[in-house]
Amino acid sequence: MRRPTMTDVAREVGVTAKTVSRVLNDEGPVAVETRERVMAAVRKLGYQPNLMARNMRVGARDAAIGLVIPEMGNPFFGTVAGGVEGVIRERGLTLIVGSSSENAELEHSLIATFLARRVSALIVVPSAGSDHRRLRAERVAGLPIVFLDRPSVGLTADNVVSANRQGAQTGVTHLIAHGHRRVGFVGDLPAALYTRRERFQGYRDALALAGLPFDRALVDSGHDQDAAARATLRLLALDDPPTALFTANNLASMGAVLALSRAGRRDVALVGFDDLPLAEALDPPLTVVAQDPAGMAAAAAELVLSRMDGDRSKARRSLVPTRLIVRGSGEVPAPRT
Amino acid sequence: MRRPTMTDVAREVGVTAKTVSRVLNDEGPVAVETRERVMAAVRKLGYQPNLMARNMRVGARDAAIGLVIPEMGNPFFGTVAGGVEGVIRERGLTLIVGSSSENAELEHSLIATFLARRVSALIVVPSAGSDHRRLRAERVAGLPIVFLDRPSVGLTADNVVSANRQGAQTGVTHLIAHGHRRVGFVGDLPAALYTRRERFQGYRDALALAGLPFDRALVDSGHDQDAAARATLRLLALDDPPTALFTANNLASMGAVLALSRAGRRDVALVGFDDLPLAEALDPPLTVVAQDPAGMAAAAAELVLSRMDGDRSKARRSLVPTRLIVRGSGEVPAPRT
DNA sequence: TTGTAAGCGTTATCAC
DNA sequence: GTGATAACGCTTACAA
Repeated sequence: MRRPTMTDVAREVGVTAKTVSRVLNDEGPVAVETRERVMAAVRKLGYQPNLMARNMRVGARDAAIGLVIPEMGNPFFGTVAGGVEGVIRERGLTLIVGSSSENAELEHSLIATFLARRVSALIVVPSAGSDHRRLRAERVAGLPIVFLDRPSVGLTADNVVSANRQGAQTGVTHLIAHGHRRVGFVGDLPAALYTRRERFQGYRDALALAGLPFDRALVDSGHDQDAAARATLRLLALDDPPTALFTANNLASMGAVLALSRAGRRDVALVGFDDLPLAEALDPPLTVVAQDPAGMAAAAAELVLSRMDGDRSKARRSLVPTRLIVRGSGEVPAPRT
Repeated sequence: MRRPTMTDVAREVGVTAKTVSRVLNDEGPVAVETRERVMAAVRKLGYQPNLMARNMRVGARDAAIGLVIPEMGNPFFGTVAGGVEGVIRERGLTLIVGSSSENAELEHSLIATFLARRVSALIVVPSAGSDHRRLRAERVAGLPIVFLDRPSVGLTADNVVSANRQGAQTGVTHLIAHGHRRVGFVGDLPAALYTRRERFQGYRDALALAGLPFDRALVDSGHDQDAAARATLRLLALDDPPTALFTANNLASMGAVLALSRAGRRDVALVGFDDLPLAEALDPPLTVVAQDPAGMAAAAAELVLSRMDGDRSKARRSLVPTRLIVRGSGEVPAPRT
């Protein structure tokens, strides 16, 4: 029992496939009566158009957008994926996703698969160490490519990133404003990661702006929650420990929160980059520099759509603002000396 | 500048397209020398096979799996998506996702789009109120369809769900074991949702097993975090309030944690269904009945693959076990009377 | 208002 | 070992 095709519908009605096509696509003139008979046959046969065939017309592209993110379980990237899908669906586009696990090779192979499918556009969150030189030909050929959260490497293309440096500066300045003169930095790894570097710069900017010295001993890192917790403990165990901490991403924040909570240290101020679901319920509630994943996704998707609509202007970098959310942990005052 | 096709490669080498196809698919006999010349031409022209065309052969299906989840930003479903992708990628399948926002109509339209693309299989987390009768024909035609987290409605098909009832019973029994005789239930909405109903049954099972009376006044609900927080406060404001709470999903847990933390109520025991990222860092750390989203995703994906491999046995229901994680909030003892 | 012919890029079938 | 031809289901261009 073959699935009915357009030709089957046409035969049923006694017209030709093209007429059925016209009815289904609301295109060109079709007699009212013909239209009705076609629709009836469509229902009777349970006909469903085959998108694969439709997408395969002369040089046409698949009505889908390929999205590569590091990890789907991470709410930040999950929200990004949802945001992209919400925007493109209005245009009848479908979302194809793959997760790279922060692995440049996997990222590359996902991109290759998406290109082989002839997706209409590509949105990529680059992994550390990936290189996008190979995408040059695609870009030249007019394929819209937008890099999200982290900029492209070796390729001039559209980028949508958070205002990492400014946001981090705001967060650290907030701590300094509460009297802290020794502010620790807990970052993620690898330290070469774009977001990590930018936020670290913001941290240094804030110190410089306040006339505070930079002390390399106050900088530590961990590549996951537990490692960040250990980094936090190392900082607190210094001879001249920090009285406040700035955590440069959500895993670092979670690690620091955990470490402080276990150690019963409520005297250490903490501002985290990127918001957490339960931030408000922590004790003290966590002050954060919140990113806007949905906003970033929307910006990237809109950019992609405008490129698909023929916008050939030169590559843009869109900086999505962050927002300081004051909740308590960042307002713990510095101890008197 | 057209993108090179198989025919272009063939012309370059002086063979026919079929030979190129044979080389690329390691199929049939090809002379070593021919193979090498083909590969050289592929590299020279930068040829990339067109998956759209490949997938469109006689009655063939798209090498992709359609996944419908309620919301991508929710780590539970994000993890599910990641888990599915990880398993199917090994088989060269691609993931196509859509989020239904718990809306039956949107769910239906996503499914229709996926069917139109002729996906190789469908994995669906049903929304409340959706009906899957229309998928009967697809199932009969042999399309693998697996329902995840919540069972199908109006259609006998494969299901993968958490051991909701047993898990909830375990959680509530745990509270009772710590001396609580009035245990409140904070659920999500709508109350007709499968998971909510099952967990509620588990709650009642635990009460019955312990010989405790069921008190409808101890049951409240909210459809999001804030509503759950308000529900929590309503329960605590009762004349004869609960001394322990069981929250039936992660939003309810977050709401309850928030409400208790704001009210400074550390004397109320709490066990939540579904784990939270920061559960350990809460004060007290949150005891939960953890689900296994990655395990569920893997089970669903494996089931789909086995169906694709021709397994025609009758529809299965797979119950994925939950796990009680003791952290502190569930062990707050009941006050003496 | 409708039909005809051709083609998208690949693979199946069968012949050489 | 390799080629010729047809086919997948649809749309475009042109003709009637």
